[in-house]
Amino acid sequence: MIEANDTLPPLNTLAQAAGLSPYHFHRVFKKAVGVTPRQYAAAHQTKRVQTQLRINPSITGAIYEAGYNSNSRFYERSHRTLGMTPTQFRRGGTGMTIQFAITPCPLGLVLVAGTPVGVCSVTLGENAATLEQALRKAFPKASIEKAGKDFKSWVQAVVRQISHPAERTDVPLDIRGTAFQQRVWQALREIPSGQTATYAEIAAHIGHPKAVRAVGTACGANPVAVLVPCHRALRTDGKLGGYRWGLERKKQLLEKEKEARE
DNA sequence: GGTTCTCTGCCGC
DNA sequence: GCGGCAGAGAACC
Repeated sequence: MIEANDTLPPLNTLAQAAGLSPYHFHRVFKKAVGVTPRQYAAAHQTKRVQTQLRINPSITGAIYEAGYNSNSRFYERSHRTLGMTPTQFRRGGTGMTIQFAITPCPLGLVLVAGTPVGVCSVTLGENAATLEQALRKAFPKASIEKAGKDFKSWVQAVVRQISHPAERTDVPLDIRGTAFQQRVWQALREIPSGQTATYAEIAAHIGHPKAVRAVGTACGANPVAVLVPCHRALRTDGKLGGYRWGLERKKQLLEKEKEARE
């Protein structure tokens, strides 16, 4: 119903169709889908406006076609939904600006990169040039520049998260992935610091108990190390499993989180 | 800037 | 498993 309608049908209507109270329906929906009905509708509308922008010669037309009832409403939040203006989007992300900074942390060097929307990449390594190169490869169309002063707070938050894993930092994220990946990443973020979950548990939690391997792959595709705590995912036999940034780092992160819990 | 709708913690059946 | 209230917060007009 959400997908078939241009605008989000009221919670009441959806609940009625499902034969549940709005309260309960909302909870069941969130548990099953991973996001609230409103968030789901918003994501769907974003997708629709993206396709429209690709096929519709008129930007205004695309916006209305996608179900926005005023284009000022759309422009108000285009930064948050598209990460750029619609014209930039049409050029295929050219003109998208990514800032980055590289700084030492307890795990070696950390690279933090972000768009105006939020942090889009956190990677770990030993060599600054290698890290920067990998970033450029991951975002080939974006213009990538060294971070200015206003970016500092995000970098500090990431470093802080690494050195004080028990504290929750609230850095905005700008991570793109398939719906499945998003759900896995969301599930990872729900694991509290100091605790772990197995790949099988995560798979069950998101409602795909058989997709254990796919969950592992989605963890490996996590673009923001530490912020999405993919290091808290373990194998069912208790072994560490893999880690894109080296098992040693995974071990260190987990140990530090365990200590911080006491 | 008020009104209406969402969302979630808490509780009861 | 399900419903409901309260109250904060977000979206809407």
